[in-house]
Amino acid sequence: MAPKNDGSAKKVVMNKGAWTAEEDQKLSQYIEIHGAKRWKTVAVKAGLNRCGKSCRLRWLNYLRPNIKRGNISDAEEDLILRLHKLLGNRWSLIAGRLPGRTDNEIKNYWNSHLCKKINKEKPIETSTEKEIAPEKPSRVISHHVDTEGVKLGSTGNNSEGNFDVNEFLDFTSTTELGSCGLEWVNKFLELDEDSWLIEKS
DNA sequence: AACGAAGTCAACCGCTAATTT
DNA sequence: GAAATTAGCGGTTGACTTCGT
Repeated sequence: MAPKNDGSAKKVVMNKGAWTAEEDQKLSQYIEIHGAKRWKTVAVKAGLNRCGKSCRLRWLNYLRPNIKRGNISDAEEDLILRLHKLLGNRWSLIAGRLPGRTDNEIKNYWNSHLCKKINKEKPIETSTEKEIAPEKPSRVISHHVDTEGVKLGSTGNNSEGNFDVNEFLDFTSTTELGSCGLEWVNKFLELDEDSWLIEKS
């Protein structure tokens, strides 16, 4: 697959490109025993000539248990659309609301399916969307949010009564895609979304 | 059947945030 | 508190597949 170290070079050349079944197996086995942390160590100890980042990505997107692949249902699609409207290109947050789905998959799905779909349905409204989700929304928004007491990816506190995305989106006890949890999205969309967004900026 | 265009998606890259030393 | 290391994110790329001519 990827170029291997021929032994003559001192510098270790990492494998790149598609993962082989053997690599997958090594990674899965290692994580099963030792857990998924310290990816650099995982890569070395699992005997993978890969960087930690690559291992992490592979695990999260493919090897992790309970991963759903393909066949995104109408309900899921609807949820993605709604969440994207709310959150912009914050794929990991969106993915967090879709059990078994990964940010990468949702991002790809968005770029290849939904983006066009939306442009077809309402080509003019793209400007509105841009206002909500500007070109570099993820970092910008997360900075705003972070500084206001919302820690993304960790336990945020909501001491000032500010809106806490994580808390709000924490439906671990209620969100099963069976019901798809669309009610909460609907509820939220009923709120004065614009005023909330303006307040945040 | 052959070929190019368009679509899809796995993986990489660069960056920031969070954590550890 | 500073520096180094690790984790995580979103954007982008490129290989592969499918579709249309």
